[in-house]
Amino acid sequence: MARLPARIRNQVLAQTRQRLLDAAILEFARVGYVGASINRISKAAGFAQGTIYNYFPSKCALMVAVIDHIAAAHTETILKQVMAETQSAQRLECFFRAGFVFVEARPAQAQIIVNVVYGPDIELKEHIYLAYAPLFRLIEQDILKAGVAQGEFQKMNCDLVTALIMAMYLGSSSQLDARGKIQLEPADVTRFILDGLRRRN
Amino acid sequence: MARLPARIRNQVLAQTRQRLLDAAILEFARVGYVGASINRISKAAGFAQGTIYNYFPSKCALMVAVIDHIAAAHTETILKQVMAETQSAQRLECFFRAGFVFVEARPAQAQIIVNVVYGPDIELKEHIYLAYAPLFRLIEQDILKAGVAQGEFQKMNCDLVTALIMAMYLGSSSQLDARGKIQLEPADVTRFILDGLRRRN
Amino acid sequence: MARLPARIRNQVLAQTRQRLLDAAILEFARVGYVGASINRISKAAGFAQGTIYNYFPSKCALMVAVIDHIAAAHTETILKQVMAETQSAQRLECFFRAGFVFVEARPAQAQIIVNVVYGPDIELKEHIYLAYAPLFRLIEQDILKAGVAQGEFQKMNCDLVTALIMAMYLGSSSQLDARGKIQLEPADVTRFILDGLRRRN
Amino acid sequence: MARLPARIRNQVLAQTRQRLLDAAILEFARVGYVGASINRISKAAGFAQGTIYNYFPSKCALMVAVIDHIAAAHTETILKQVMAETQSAQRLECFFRAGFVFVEARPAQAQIIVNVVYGPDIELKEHIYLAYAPLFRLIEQDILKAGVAQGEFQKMNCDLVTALIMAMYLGSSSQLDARGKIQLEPADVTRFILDGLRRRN
DNA sequence: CATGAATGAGGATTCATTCAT
DNA sequence: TATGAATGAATCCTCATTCAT
Repeated sequence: MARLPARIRNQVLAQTRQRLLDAAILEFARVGYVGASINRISKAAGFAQGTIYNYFPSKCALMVAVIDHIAAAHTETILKQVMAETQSAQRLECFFRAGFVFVEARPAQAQIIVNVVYGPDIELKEHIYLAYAPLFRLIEQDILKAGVAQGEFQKMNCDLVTALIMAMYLGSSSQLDARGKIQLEPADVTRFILDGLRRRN
Repeated sequence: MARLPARIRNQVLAQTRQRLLDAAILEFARVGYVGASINRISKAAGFAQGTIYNYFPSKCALMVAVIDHIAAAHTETILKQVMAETQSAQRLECFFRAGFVFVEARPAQAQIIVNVVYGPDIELKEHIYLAYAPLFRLIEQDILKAGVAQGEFQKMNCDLVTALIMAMYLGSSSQLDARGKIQLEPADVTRFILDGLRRRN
Repeated sequence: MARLPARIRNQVLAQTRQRLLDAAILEFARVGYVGASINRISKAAGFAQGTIYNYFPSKCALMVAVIDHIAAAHTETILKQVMAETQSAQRLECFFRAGFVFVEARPAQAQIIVNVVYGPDIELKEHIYLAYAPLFRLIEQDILKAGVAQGEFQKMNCDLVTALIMAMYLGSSSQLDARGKIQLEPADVTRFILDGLRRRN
Repeated sequence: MARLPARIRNQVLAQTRQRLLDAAILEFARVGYVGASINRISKAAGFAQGTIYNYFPSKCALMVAVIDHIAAAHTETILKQVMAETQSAQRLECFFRAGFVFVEARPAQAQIIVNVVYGPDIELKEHIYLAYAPLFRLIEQDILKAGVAQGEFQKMNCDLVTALIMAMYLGSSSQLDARGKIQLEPADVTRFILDGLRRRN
């Protein structure tokens, strides 16, 4: 590989890295961070066990890279779609719609995020909050606060409601049925959040 | 110990078992199921490493016992308090109040439950759903369906709303601040669930 | 038990010892000396795990007692029957007949003897040779040498032939068919030993 | 080592495997299968404890490899020498001669075979019968049945006589004197088998 | 004498990581 | 850069043995 032109060489490297990441995602999703085996990942990606250490200096670094990889795609796709809407209620529904699509398309990635967010490893958890900060900001600023400002929503404690909405999103995401589908409709969740349960005369 | 009167003997045994369970709870909460070390637990409880196997036949059995232990106290305290209320809205608030008190008083136990519910181990997850079935039934039947029946709540898809409420409860429970307090007020959460975000004229 | 009359007390003790020996025989036969579990034996005998140490000071001592117990019955029954015959050829056949009956009636005991004789533990092996010395003497003196003296047998190196005969006995004993029967007839073995394979004019 | 030419690499691997097998043979012979320690074997071979798992996936697989290794050399050397003879009586003596040479040259290997054949582990025993099938066939077909066909031997129940001959071989093999020599001469054993004990006029 | 809880050494096995090639 | 053999710490679990009652 030493003699390849730099462009091609970089492509190959990126490809290898990506194959390792993909294998890591499956392994982490299947057995969790502690239960995952670095060697198994490297072999599942089609490489020898040592190879992975040419790309990630440690198991922890690999996990961080996996999280960043997932978070980048996850936040980007949701952000882009949500911001295409103008009304807050529609943004909220769009958030769930785009989010559920992501989860159903990439269940292993969603599983990893949920595992870490609700798992025991504090450092990973903190890292995930950093990586997902744009998503939290999206909900808090661009949906909730914007909604309040425009008079669509009541006043509220926005960061706490953000936490509740994320909890509902992650909770729904960890409940796939046999076909791998989330058992809630974005519209239902949205209506629940907007209108609540109380009966009005 | 063999010849102690049965009552005293049973007390000692129960005490030892409890010490082991307590140590196990701390360990599982700290590093998760896979990361936990049986020997560390036994030693933390003040015993030799082998002792724990006199009480639990395997790591998995210990975890199941821990879950059952937590679930029993958890469901019982919530059920008792919630059922003391008569109106559904008050039951709902009571659910969060009692639940948050439990979590703040026993953060390690809550951590374990959240870890398992959102973790990768399917068998443990299924076990936890069994152990917590009374709590799910409480929400679905005694709060939501009762509220619909009495005209307090709108019609809804009760089991999905149950899932959302549990997600909010578990999500809030995994977010303790520096003092170990949950960052949401039961009343706020309840109002959010009852009234939703939408502004009304 | 302290207040029982000495005779009855001794009976109870002997009975307990015997139950422990019986359970030990099954366990040793099933999984060998190293694989056997003292606690399992004690429990299988219907006692608590510590009890066995009131009768045998160690696992090794228990094994030695088991060997002695087997050897005593084994040698005695064979000796008595063989010495009832007068001719050497008949004594030889009687040896195999009585021996096979013993093996088929007590397969676990035979299994243990064979395991030890052909096993890796030298001290146990030496002990078994001591315990079985009467049987070796029976073959060498009362069958082979007696046969030579009476002109029934040719001259031979008696202790080596003894070893071959014991090898055939133990080999046959370790080959039980599905019904627990030895697959050779004493008469066949005896004829083989007496006449050999060579065809005569 | 990864980039060594394949031939050299394979040599090194085979050498390491062989060192591990050799150490395993000594350990299994010394303390038996159950008593053997995988870590001790790996260290005795000059490696760290984990290394052996790069070559054998489990203790049982190691034992099977040891058995196969021994059986291959054992059967091959005996077969080759025995089949060089044409008369059955000479083949029989050759069987014992070659067999005893093998045993005296490789006492640990012989010890293992004898241990397993007469030991409590049924699965290993069955495996050994498979691995030694050629030797059984040699005795039954190429020595006994051939001898009957050529008129050298009387008619007989060949598979039972095979069992007796193997019993004598294994029995003799487990009786080494202080110098590591078998205490029987092949010629003596052969004469015993051919002519029997009975005195002829 | 019987009990059975406690002990802690030891065993099979896994795995993150290193490094020579 | 890729390889994969080697490492050795760590894990779950078993078990002979002790001893207070």
